[in-house]
Amino acid sequence: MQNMYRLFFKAFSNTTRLRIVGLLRKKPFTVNELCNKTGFEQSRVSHNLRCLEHCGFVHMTRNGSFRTYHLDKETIAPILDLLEKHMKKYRKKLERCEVLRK
Amino acid sequence: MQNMYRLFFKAFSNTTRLRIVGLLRKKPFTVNELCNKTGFEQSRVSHNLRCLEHCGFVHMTRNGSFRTYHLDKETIAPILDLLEKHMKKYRKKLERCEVLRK
DNA sequence: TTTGCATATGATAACCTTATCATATGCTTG
DNA sequence: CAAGCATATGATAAGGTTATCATATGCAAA
Repeated sequence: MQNMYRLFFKAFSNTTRLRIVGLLRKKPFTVNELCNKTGFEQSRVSHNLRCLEHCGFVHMTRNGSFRTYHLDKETIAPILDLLEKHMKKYRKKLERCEVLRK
Repeated sequence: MQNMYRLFFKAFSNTTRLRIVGLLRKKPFTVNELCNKTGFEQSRVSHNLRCLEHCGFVHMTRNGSFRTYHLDKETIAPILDLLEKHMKKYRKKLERCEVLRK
């Protein structure tokens, strides 16, 4: 159980994945679109999409050689919405923490 | 904003901190008690408590040379409760993800 | 069936995180 | 104030994570 939490948080404690999830909260995108929007390399985006998909946080649909990724809306979206509310309270502290700031 | 999320998740994506938080959800403990319960070294516990305190997730009260740590109940507890509900859905997938499993 | 685009994947070097060790601080009691 | 316990802290080696590079796969159109 403990470990599950850890994996869950780990999935989101990464710049690349958070950025992707952030975009997918608005609407679905193809891999290329995600690359353009983020400025990240294609393989970097693909590798991390793979992780997100494995975890069930995003889903993929094919359209020819294009692959469109979209967020699993019922579950992840509400969690992120909830966190957003709480987040402001911690902002300054989080940013000041020497352990995490690295 | 993105970075704040990252720091938040990062704080919890660590075995030691999760374990401590897990215990503090039940009731407050001193450093020594946390060491005994977890089997972790004292300095390991202290270092991580420091991080949790900086982030505002736990608070500390002194009692002589003892220091009792307790969870910030209004905020972290409800988030963890919410996550617990969603978590079961992801369990198997999370554990299967090659990227996170490492 | 060749070329080109869209995406995936394996290996690994560079980077980041963590636990540990050694030591410091700070009560508290004899 | 000396000794002992409770806890904190700095430095760093060991371990873990990530981005990147090179390359593969797979579709699509000429």
